[in-house]
Amino acid sequence: MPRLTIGKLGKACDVKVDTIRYYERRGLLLPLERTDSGYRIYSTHSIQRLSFILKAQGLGFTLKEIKELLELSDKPESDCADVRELALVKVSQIEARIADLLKIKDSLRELTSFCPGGGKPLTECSILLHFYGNEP
Amino acid sequence: MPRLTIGKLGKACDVKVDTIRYYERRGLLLPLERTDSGYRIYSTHSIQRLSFILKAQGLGFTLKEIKELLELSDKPESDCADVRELALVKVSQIEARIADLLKIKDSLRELTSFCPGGGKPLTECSILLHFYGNEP
DNA sequence: ATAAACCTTGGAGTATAGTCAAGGGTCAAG
DNA sequence: CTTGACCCTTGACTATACTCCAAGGTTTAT
Repeated sequence: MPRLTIGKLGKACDVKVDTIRYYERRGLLLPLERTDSGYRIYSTHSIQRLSFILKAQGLGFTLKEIKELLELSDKPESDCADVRELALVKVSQIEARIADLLKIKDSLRELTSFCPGGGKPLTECSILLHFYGNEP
Repeated sequence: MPRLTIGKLGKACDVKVDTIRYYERRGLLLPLERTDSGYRIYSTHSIQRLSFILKAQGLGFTLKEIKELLELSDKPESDCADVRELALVKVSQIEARIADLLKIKDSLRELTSFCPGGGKPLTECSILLHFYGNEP
């Protein structure tokens, strides 16, 4: 089992060392041990754990949520349903956010479709008129 | 033309006075004038401007972007196309964000669909297995 | 007269996820 | 043995958009 310094771990996962220390402060990724001189030592398991964090982030989980996920996965007695629950909550949060953005986008698009565009003065701009309370 | 104090303006738009002063610091909303005693005085035009800010925020513009929009709308020589341009940029930003979220959502949903759920140990949880690098 | 509303500067706190700098100690190679 | 790369800690700073507070004072309305 290779023993990694923080720099090696960082390179392995393409993450800055500062970020690894930050995850440690947040309680997400602890080193296996410290050398007498205080250097952090990680194992290949740390690479997996860090990859976990990175993947979960890519799926829209916050560090706080990822911490919950990791704590769950660290407890041998926890069960699948708990993890699934967290994932489903996240799915519905994402769905809600998408619905919001779609509404916003449609409003904006409609606004631009009425705007005459090139060369016209602002007094004819339907976007500004909308903002100023005169609906097109 | 009624002359409003900051508190009245705040009530008219349901915004805290601190927020109005904050917008002033950010250069978005200046009072019409000050009384000898230093009170900020606003006009009904300020209500429109503040409503503009609020509406634009609802449409996903940042304060910085709203400032650009306002500066455009303050310049008599600027033209419709500039405003339209900013709105279209925002639309495509929103579209990109939606596309990202959809991808994330689909991945997560797929993950949960493989997860056995209730009562099963974590070793069978497809979500965690995914995070740890063993695709389901 | 008194209370409510206003003024100022400045700072702190909220949340998120880092990033960087200063000033040192440690380690491996040449 | 020295040099450079790497490591340590603490603490401050980035962006975004506020919100709240203090302290001390003025003004306005009833």
